[in-house]
Amino acid sequence: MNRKVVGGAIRNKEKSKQKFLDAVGWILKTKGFAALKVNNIATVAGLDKKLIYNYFGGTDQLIDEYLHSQDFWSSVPNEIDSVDIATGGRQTAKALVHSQFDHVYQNKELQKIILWGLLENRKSLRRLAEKREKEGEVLLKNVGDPHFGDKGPRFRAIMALLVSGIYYLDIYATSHNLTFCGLDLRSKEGREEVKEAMSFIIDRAYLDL
Amino acid sequence: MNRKVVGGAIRNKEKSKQKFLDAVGWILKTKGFAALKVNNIATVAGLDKKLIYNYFGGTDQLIDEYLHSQDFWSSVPNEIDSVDIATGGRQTAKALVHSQFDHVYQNKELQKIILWGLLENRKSLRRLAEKREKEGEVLLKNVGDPHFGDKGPRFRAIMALLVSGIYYLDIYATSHNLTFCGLDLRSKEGREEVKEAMSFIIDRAYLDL
DNA sequence: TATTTTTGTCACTAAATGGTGATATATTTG
DNA sequence: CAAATATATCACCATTTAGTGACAAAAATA
Repeated sequence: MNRKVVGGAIRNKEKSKQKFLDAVGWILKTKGFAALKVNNIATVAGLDKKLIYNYFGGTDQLIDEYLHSQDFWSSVPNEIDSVDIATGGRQTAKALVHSQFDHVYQNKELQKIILWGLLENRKSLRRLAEKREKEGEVLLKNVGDPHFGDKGPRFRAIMALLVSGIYYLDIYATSHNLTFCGLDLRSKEGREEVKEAMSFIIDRAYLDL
Repeated sequence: MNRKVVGGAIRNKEKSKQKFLDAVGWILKTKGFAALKVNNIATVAGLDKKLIYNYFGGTDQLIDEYLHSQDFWSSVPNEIDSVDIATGGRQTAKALVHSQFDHVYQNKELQKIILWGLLENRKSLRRLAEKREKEGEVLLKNVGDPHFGDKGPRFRAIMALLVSGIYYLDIYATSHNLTFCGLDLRSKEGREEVKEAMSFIIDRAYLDL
């Protein structure tokens, strides 16, 4: 007969596993992925590194489980105006890029993940990229494609430039205290200017494409 | 009396220094900056690591000297159409982003530098960012500002989105064999679509801003 | 409570890495 | 050619890092 799971106050496997997962998140957010070493993770978790091998198999598997447990791309506004969609989805597209611009700027952990994905060939990171791509596909299919017809790819290219620009600019703003194209991306004015630019581009796409 | 510099075929300080600098560039391009370790650099250079300390003071100074010795942002087209500038610089702006889009895609070393700048707070990397910003400022002042007047900042925000989008998309295309917004950024068609999108955006900026 | 099993710690090995003093060799100079 | 010195190598130490076997302590079970 199988033994009951240990649920003591001092020794508790599930809580310990969670401590390791939390440690990964904390290190990622504060020190970056280069600091994700066994000894480091164990110290932050306040537990012995041996447990990482016992419970996960090693740091790689622990990190994979961490990445799998988070939903990094869930910032998509969930209330979508069906009237707007029916008329092409222009406002939805604008709301989307605006909220992404703010969300990525706030979420330092997401920034690290985005950079990490460009640097390392980890299967779980690739899965994250595929997931983002898949969720984006749903939106593009519903928002852009019906309205743009054969100009669909052109609209996609415009959105690709905006989204990728958002990623880079937000990470740049966080890591450098320096302007980009003369804009202070940490200031209210600078960020507002970028938002207006995104709105302008989307408006023109809907009007002139 | 000062001794003449050693210029032998087998032992030659200047050539050795250059070997170390070349090794840094090669490692950066092929393995990324995480592989820039003393032992590694020395092995690639085919010399003893002690010389790195003797000649540069350490890996950090060697890397700084390497970054200082390169002109990463010199891809700006040097033949500028003065007639176009006089009429606002629309074609110049387009040519600029098009050539940047190709240049960053080809130059893997530059890609690593761009990423590195977002990850590490190294003084010499900051200097590179400042240099890029300064060179960009010259262009924006001559190409955009005279034409856009009080809408100058808006045009700068649009260019910021395009340039940062170029960086991210090119690096993404290099590191992932995966679409972005459904576009294959490694294919001729996908890249052409992005260029057309950039042209469209710049055209609309000049016509409607 | 005594036994068994799970949970956790500790001390250790091995490999990788950064750094340096002693020494050997090539090159220049007299 | 011999002495002097710049150039380069080597052996070595200290630190960091990943990984593991032996053992201790807590919790469940009978």
